[in-house]
Amino acid sequence: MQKIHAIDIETTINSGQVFLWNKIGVQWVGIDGQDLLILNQSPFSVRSSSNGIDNFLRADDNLEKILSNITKDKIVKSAVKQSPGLRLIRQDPFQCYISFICSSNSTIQNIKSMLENLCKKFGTKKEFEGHKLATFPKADTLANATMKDLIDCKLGFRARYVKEAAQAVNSGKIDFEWLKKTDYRTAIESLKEILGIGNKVADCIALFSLDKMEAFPIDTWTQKILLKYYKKFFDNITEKPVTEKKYEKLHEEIVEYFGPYAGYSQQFLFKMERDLNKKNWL
DNA sequence: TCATCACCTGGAGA
DNA sequence: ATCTCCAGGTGAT
Repeated sequence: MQKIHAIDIETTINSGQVFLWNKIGVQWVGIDGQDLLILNQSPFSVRSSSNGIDNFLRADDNLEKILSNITKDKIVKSAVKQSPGLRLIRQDPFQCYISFICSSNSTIQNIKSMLENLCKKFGTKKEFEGHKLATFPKADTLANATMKDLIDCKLGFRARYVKEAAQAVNSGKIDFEWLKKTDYRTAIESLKEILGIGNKVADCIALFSLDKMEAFPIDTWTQKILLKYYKKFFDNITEKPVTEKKYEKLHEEIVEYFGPYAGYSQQFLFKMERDLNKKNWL
C-alpha cells in the first residue's frame, strides 16, 4: 500500500516537467518560484526555504483512483509499471510559464541553461541548508528587464516572448489564480494570446502549474507515441507536423479516450518513450 | 485551413 | 577544423 504509491523523486524530477534541479549528494535541490526546495528519497522528506510550498508533489492527489482510471489502457499500464513512482508536479505558475516559453525549439540542457541564467541575473540570492542559490525572477523584474540582459541570458529569439509574457502577468492580463479556477479550454485560450505560447506550451503550463489534468501536451515525442501505439484509435494523428486545428481536434479525441486524468497518462507515456530512446534528462 | 520557412544557441555527427 | 543538422514549437507569410 505504502510501497505502491511511493514517490520516486529522481524519476519525477527527471521527467521533463522541471528544469532547475540538481542532485547534490543524495538529495535533489531545486528552485520553485521564490522557494528553494530540497527533496530526500530515504528517509523521505520535502523541505522548503519558505514553508510556502504549495504541495509541490501533489500529495493531495488520489493516486489510487487516478492510476486505476488511467491503467485501463494497456500501454499506459505498462508505462506505469515501468515508472510507478513517477508523479505530476505542481509548479510555481510563473516559473512554469516562462520555462515552457523558453522550451520551444530547444533541448532540455539548453532550457536549463537559459533558466539558470535568468535566476542568476534576475533572481534573489538565498541560502538554504548550506546551498546558495538564486530564486526564479519575479514577473515585474522580467517585465522591466532590458532586451540586452535577456539576450545575455542566451534566450535568443525567445527574449522578446519572455519580456512580453512577463509584462502580461505584471499588468494583470494573465492572472494565474484566475486561470487555476477557470475551465481548461478558457485557460488555454487565454494563455495562447501570449506571443510564444501555442497549444503545446499552453498545455504544459496548464498541466504542470494550473491543475488542469485533462491537459495533454503533444510535442514531437508524444506525436511519436501516438503514431506508434494509438494510430488506430485517433483519426487526427499523422506523421505530418501537428497544425493548430489538428492539435485541438486530436486533443478532443485524446480526452475522450484517456479520460479526465489524460495528463497523467501523457506523463507516464512520455517518460517511457524518452527512456526507451535513452534521452538524457537533468 | 494548411504548407513553408526562419529563428538563437549549443551539442552531435559527418 | 568546419559544416550541417536539429532540438519539449511558434509566428509570419
